[in-house]
Amino acid sequence: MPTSHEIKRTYLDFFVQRGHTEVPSAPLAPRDDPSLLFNSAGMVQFKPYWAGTVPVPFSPARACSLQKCFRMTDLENVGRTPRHHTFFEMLGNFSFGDYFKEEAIRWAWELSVDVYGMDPERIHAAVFTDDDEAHRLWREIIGLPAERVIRLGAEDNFWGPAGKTGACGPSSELYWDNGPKRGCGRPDCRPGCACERFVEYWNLVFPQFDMQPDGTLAPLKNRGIDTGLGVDRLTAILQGKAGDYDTDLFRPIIEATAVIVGRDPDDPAVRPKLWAVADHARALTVTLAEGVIPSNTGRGYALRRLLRRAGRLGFELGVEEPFVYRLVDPVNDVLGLSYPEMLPRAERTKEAICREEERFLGTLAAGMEVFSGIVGNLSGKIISGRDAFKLYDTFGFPVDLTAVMAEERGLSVDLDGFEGELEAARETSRASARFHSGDGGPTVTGLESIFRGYDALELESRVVALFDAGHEPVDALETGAEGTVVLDETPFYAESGGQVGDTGELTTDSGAVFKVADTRKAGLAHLHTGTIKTGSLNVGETVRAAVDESRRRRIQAHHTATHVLHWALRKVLGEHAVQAGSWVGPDYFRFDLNHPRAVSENELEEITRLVNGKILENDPVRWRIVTLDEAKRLGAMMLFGEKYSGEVRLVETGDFSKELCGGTHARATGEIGSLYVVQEGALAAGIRRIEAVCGMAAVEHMNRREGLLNRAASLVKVPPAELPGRVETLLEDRRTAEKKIIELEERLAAGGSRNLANEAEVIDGVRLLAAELPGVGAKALRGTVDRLKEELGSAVILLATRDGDKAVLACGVTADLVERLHAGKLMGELAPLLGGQGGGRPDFAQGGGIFPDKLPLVFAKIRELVGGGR
RNA sequence: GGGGAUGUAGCUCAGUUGGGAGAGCGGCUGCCUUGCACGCAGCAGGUCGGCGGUUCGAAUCCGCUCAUCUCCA
Repeated sequence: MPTSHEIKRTYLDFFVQRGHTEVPSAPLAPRDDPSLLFNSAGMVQFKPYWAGTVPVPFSPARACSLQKCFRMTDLENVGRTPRHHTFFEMLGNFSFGDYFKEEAIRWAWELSVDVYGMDPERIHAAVFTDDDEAHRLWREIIGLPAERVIRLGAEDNFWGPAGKTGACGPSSELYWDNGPKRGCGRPDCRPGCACERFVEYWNLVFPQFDMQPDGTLAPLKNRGIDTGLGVDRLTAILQGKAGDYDTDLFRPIIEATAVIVGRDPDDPAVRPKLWAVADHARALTVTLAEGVIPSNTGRGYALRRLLRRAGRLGFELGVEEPFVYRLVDPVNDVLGLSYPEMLPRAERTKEAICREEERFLGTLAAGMEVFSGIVGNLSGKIISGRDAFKLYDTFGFPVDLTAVMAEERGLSVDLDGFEGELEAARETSRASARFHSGDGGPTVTGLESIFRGYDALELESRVVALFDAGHEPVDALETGAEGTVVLDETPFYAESGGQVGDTGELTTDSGAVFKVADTRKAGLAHLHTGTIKTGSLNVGETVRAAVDESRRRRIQAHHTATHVLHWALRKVLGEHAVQAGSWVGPDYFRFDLNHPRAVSENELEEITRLVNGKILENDPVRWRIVTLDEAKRLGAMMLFGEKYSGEVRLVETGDFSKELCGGTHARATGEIGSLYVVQEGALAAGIRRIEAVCGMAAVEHMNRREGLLNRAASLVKVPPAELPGRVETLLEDRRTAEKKIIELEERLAAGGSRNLANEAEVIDGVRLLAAELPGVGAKALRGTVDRLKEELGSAVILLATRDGDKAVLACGVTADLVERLHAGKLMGELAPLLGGQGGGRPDFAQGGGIFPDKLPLVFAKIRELVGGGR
């Protein structure tokens, strides 16, 4: 019985022997394509070769690959069926304007029957309804009987473009017949039926059309072949297993999980959960090895959901501690042979998973308390969809768990209501996303600009295309118009790899001036967007293209600084502190890095010292084009998520930094001038963001800082060096002074020359003390009321004071009188006389107003109220 | 990018149309003397995340902002 690894190898070797270049798997999380969350199909990395926007680097123009794939769309079904996965592998062979249907079909058959030894009687083929050519090939060249070549509609056998536009075409699928026993038994059961009998294992797509924005089909520049063979399914077939989870791709992971949770791996009651956990463990191990970290947005969020699902399943199986991280080793045992780059990351992956699991257990614990609160307030037997959603949305508590826990208490959950709430939330989220999505710029096909900006900042070039403000192609742009210019050669750097696009000017001999506000890339073309200031610009015209040089130099200095900073970060914080993204502009740059905690002040100082040391050394910055293998050999910084093959640009800074980078750089580190870190903070769990300034921007920044420091120091009359100590003592002084003031006020309030207790009068048997205490603060007033209550034993006390042009009242009633006289209610009558409001508790209240001169009225009123209070 | 939650003493948290900043644990001092968290009395410790607004008065209401958690895109 062949192992899954042998099956993969056999496939690749078969096509390499037939002239294909074996291309390594593209990363699951493409670094330079944030629009694509994860690589979800085998052909993604080859897309540009069919469209012809990029020259095909293979000769002959064919390739084969084993591709890591990941998608969340089937998440709900994972574990419930024998063949749904989030992470899976696709084998594929591809042709770009080279061979076409006949070879693809012949080789697919040959590999299946002659090499893998599959029973030819059990293989069926499906073709697109209108694809007579493919039908004929199966019948005549392969010799399949008519009943085993069926025609299916566009839904099954026409592959649309990946987005709205691009390569598409009919396909032909190979099905394996598991035999009638596994089928639905219906007489019309055949390939394409939803039952288990016929399994589609290989899809041969024939891209031959190029879908236009208006929906019409144009001929594709490089029509060709794009096949995808599901490794998991094929392995199940060749190993004679009922489903993917019984193969050697999953079995060891499932068994390891079963041991951890102490269950029988084949118990039908727990099997779906074990399957799902195994699937999630695979996906997590692979994506984390690429450097993706669970977080609350984007890709990281997908991982978090996956991990929480796995954690929840484990919880339901009785494991109340982190366990998923213990599956990393079994996963690596299975997949490490195919993706050896994962192995050195194993320990880090385990740590990250474990941390995230602990975090999740924390939210589970918090969620359970909220759950108890909800159950406690429940009047009926049903937990509302609203409550369940709140638990989920706000506290991250999985609905499934809510349902399980509700059931244990004889309750149920309104799941339809929950779905409704969720859908409503989705809709508002989507609506705001639509509102904010920027325009993508004009669609450009077949245009290419040669970038000369590594060496030149100014050159003569030709206008090859123009677009107006609405992104429609035009022949000319007139004065005042906004638009986009494409040149055949350009010194303008287009935004990429975090470095912002260049600005500058395009001028013609006829006197036209086009101000370039930004430069972006579309395929291989550089798009210069901006405005015509004077004159007009025509397609075909020669222009002088000049980049804003000083701005570009500032950008370059900042970009080189990111490389030096990267080196210093790893030196001070450790090897794990690798780049997780960056933004480089003329005035500052941002650098995101993987690091589990805040970078301390001492570490930052050390890092800054190292970077500035390298700047002083004025090390040269060199770059050259090398093959990826050579870059590896030279020990270049390989960031996961970068492409794994072909030619790359290697930027060397001094003898300490080697990075793959397409950006522009200073000629030597001295041009950075100096570097200061402006800010350090958290971006997501495990990711920190550093903002720093260089060169003149750094000088300006330091000048501003220096100015602030000097001003602050001169205000408190000490040299800047003594400022912190001075501020500390000032704060301390202020605190003691405040305390002293209150103390003094209370002493003042207590009487000074007056004996307040003696001023009490008796009205209708109630002792009343009503007095104004000039110069006493509101706080001291309260304390005095309290002391007088003790002193007088039984009394109503009303004290007043003036605070600027406002009056403050405090009223206390001793406990024995609160039944008759409510302090809060008294205050409610008194304060309005001062043009204010007041209130409080029965035994104490305060209030105030803006007419202090009316205080006599208040004192009159209190006497009246106390008198009438019986 | 949008929504929700949380932020109060060293720690865990309470604080009910806006009206005196609290508890438990921990710390310090004194007493008691020690059976598994010894007991008792007392004390210190707070810009109630930050800024602004409303109000006679804001931990509390409103706006903005920061940090953490969480859901969605």
